[in-house]
Amino acid sequence: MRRIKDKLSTRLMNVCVASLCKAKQLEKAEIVIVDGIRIGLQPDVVTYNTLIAAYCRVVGIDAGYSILHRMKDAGINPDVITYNALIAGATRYSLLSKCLDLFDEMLEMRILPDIWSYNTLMNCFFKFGKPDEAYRVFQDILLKDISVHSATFNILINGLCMNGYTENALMLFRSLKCHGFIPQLVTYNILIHGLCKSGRGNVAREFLNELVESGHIPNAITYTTVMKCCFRYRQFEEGLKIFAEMRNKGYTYDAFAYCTVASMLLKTGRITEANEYLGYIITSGFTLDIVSFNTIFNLYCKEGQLDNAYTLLYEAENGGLESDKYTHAILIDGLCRTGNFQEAQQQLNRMSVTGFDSNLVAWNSFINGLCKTGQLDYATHIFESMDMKDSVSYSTMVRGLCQARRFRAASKLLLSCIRGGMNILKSDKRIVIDGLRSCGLTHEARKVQSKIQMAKLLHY
DNA sequence: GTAGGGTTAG
Repeated sequence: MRRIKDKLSTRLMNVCVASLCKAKQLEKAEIVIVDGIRIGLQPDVVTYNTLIAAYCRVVGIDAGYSILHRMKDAGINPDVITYNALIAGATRYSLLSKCLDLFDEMLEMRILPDIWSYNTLMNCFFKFGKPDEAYRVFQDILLKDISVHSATFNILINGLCMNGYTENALMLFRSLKCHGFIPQLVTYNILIHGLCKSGRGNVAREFLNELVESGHIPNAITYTTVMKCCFRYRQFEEGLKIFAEMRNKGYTYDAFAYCTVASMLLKTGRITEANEYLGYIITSGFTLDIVSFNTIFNLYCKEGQLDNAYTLLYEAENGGLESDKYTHAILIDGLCRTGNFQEAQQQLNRMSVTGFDSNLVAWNSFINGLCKTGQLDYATHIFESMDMKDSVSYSTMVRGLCQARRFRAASKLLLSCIRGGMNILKSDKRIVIDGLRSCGLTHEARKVQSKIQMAKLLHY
């Protein structure tokens, strides 16, 4: 009687742990377990498996491993579900060799892999751009006569699409359907995404119709996939229409889709509309995370409303939100746009001190601001002192020098850039050559042109 | 446990 009661209570504890883990509240889940142990309950294999999956998902594979050790210390043997969770965790963190090691370890421990072990392994190979190995796993499944799961086919179709074999994915889909496979909503979403990604928006649209005709109801994933596809191919109005439909149907329950739309509007200069959507994010009660914050912050900075931007930043930081490298880059760009170069420089220096190492974007923004306002010497000085430069840095300087009609300096920089194997925009190379010609420096222009040709031959 | 999605510079 007592044992049945304990079992029931352990199950109850596991339900609690699972729901907390789902909400990523791992500390609370641990507290539940500690309390359980205090009243005499023993965590079982299900408790540990739940924890391992959650730690792998939220923290990382090492955290998952440490739970495995805790589990073993407690005298509980891992099972196939334990290993599946670890393999899935390794896949998520892009650790192919770890996946393979875990699979071997599982076999050594005489734990029989199930269809999900194979599914995960197959997915792992696809993720690493190894479709042949993935397909071999699929053949292994068939050979061992393990009964497949519909997810097996979904993973196959997805993997083929992600590895550039959209046509094969389509063929597989059709032939599976002929053999009685009933596509799920996720199957359609996978195909639609693959088709959009490979530039076949029209076919994607056909599948969207087929999805509805076969009785499925598109979900938030379907909508965002199609919307992004429209924006990518510059069908802005079409994309906005999809967003409106998404909103009407109640699929905009977080700030994600709003941020996509607002950024697109901002990039295409539709600031009033961007303002409307972002205003909605602010008043909607969505929790502002750093990305949605940055989106709004960017709008204020682009509009030159630095006071509003600073107020927002101040409030956010007081509320415990930590700014990131994007926030800093956006602020520096905003300062440059409003002519506050001194403050921008101070901010940049502060960033170096506080250890934001990937601030290249911010430095590029700064030299761009200087070039645009004709402060070429200052820009050159900064450019030369930068310990990291990319093609954007070079492009910006080359463009700036040309604008100041310093074509000789521009061509010198362009050549050093080419020598370094860095490729800048074709249009920027053109500006240099045309500029040299317009000053009568035809010989120099020809030299630059031939060097560009030479570099092309060498690099491709 | 397989699908989507947001932020910065030329």
